[in-house]
Amino acid sequence: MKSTIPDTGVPIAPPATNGGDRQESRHEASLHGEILLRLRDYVVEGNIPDGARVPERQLCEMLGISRTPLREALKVLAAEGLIELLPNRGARIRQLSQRDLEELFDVMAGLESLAGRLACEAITDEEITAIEQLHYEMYGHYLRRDMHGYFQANQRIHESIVAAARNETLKTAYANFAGRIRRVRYSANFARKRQRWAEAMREHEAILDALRRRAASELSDILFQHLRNKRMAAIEHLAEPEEDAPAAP
Amino acid sequence: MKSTIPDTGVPIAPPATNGGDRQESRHEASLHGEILLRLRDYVVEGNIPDGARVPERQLCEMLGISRTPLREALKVLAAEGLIELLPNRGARIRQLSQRDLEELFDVMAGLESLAGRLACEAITDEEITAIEQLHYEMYGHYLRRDMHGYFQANQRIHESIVAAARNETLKTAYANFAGRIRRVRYSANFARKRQRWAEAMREHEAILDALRRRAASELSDILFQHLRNKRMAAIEHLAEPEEDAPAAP
DNA sequence: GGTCGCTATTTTGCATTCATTTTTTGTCAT
DNA sequence: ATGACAAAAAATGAATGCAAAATAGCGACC
Repeated sequence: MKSTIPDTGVPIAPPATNGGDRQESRHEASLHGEILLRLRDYVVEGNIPDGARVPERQLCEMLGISRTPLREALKVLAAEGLIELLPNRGARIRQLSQRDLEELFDVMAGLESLAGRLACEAITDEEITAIEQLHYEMYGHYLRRDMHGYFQANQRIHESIVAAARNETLKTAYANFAGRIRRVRYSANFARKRQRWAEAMREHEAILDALRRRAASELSDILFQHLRNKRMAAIEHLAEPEEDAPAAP
Repeated sequence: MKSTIPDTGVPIAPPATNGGDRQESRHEASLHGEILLRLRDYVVEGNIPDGARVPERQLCEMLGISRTPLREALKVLAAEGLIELLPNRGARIRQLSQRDLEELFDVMAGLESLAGRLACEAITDEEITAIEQLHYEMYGHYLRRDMHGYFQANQRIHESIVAAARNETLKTAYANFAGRIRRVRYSANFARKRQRWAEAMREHEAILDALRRRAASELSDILFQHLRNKRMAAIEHLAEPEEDAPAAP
């Protein structure tokens, strides 16, 4: 059998800890719903190489189900932009061009920019304090050159801002686009330039400052620029090799 | 038979003039793809009442197909947020609460705000001229109190801005959210207050001005506020009865 | 040796069928 | 008449079957 899916031993994680509840009317109960969640995570985590064909038959065996619910899940994933369906030729992992990535980053930037704007209207002092906490934590990782920890704290900050926007629709859309990018991030192992790291820290401080003052328009601008800069770093990186862990300031 | 779908005589338009090509890997070819397009339009145009059940059987008869491709299309529509699927209870037209609408409007505002920002980077003088043209056209409708023409011109202006952003991902997302709102617009017959109309015209002039100067941040702000005001008018309107066609200035 | 053309196998798309759940209906007792 | 319970009917969720398309395999020919 000439499989295009690498056998990782773990045949698509079963329960998935209800990680990404995307509102989507309680799919979890039905079989196709669970398949959807599992397949989505599986694809997002980059377990299937870019552009690879995904034979239905094989997935059915791996998942232990028939083709009907699987095909339903595939249609949804295609609508989400994670895979693409070629007529009579089955599903392929959607290969994102550099242009696609640029577009995705810009949309993410727009959504975060919006989140910041809305957050200014609704965020509580406690939430700001929590974000400040995360910021200091992130700063610690920065000093210790702990890239992984830094990324995690960074991501939680951005998620906190989105959460503070009090808009489930926005949150869902954000999660959707984030998933598409994450797929690439996993496989490409995004790294940030040394210099960019310090810059990002400064930008984060400006974000916090604007957030404290509830300066909606300003925060919106700063967030957009911040994400735009991220985009630059990420896209550039696709061409060049990785760099070492950045030095402390 | 206690059908929840009103028999309009026209049983779900067949070809649909390829109106909304949502990138989504050429679905049109396959049967489920065409069903998807037809059903989406059918739902968006408000042919099925809010919250109504959508019996698979009946739709199959109307469309002359078996349940398999129909169910695939339903899953996608559910992922798009147009309908919701209750486990073992079939599909319902998703009923949007007032809160849902507010959220949707805000996301639309964010996307248009982003579109304006991006448009400033890429828009050509010719495109601006075209938008100015639409603006004057809209102004004509305004003077003639032609609400329908006004709305159409208005919509085309906003679509032009989105197009000028040169971002297909954004365009697709925008079309998706617009569809969800359009459903409501059709059934609720949104109307704008007299006073709001004049205001909107002024805002549109400010939009054009910022666009000409390629003032990205400023345009972003104006567009967001413009859509926010629209939201206010629309949401309010849900509670109150319609008003007559507004008077000329 | 490489390419074209034909056949066999695999794979996809959709219809059909089966099992389970829900909803309706019908009956009976209060 | 009304409510509760039970059985029938219908609808949904998933599996299987079948025709059409695509891919792979193979040999002939240039």
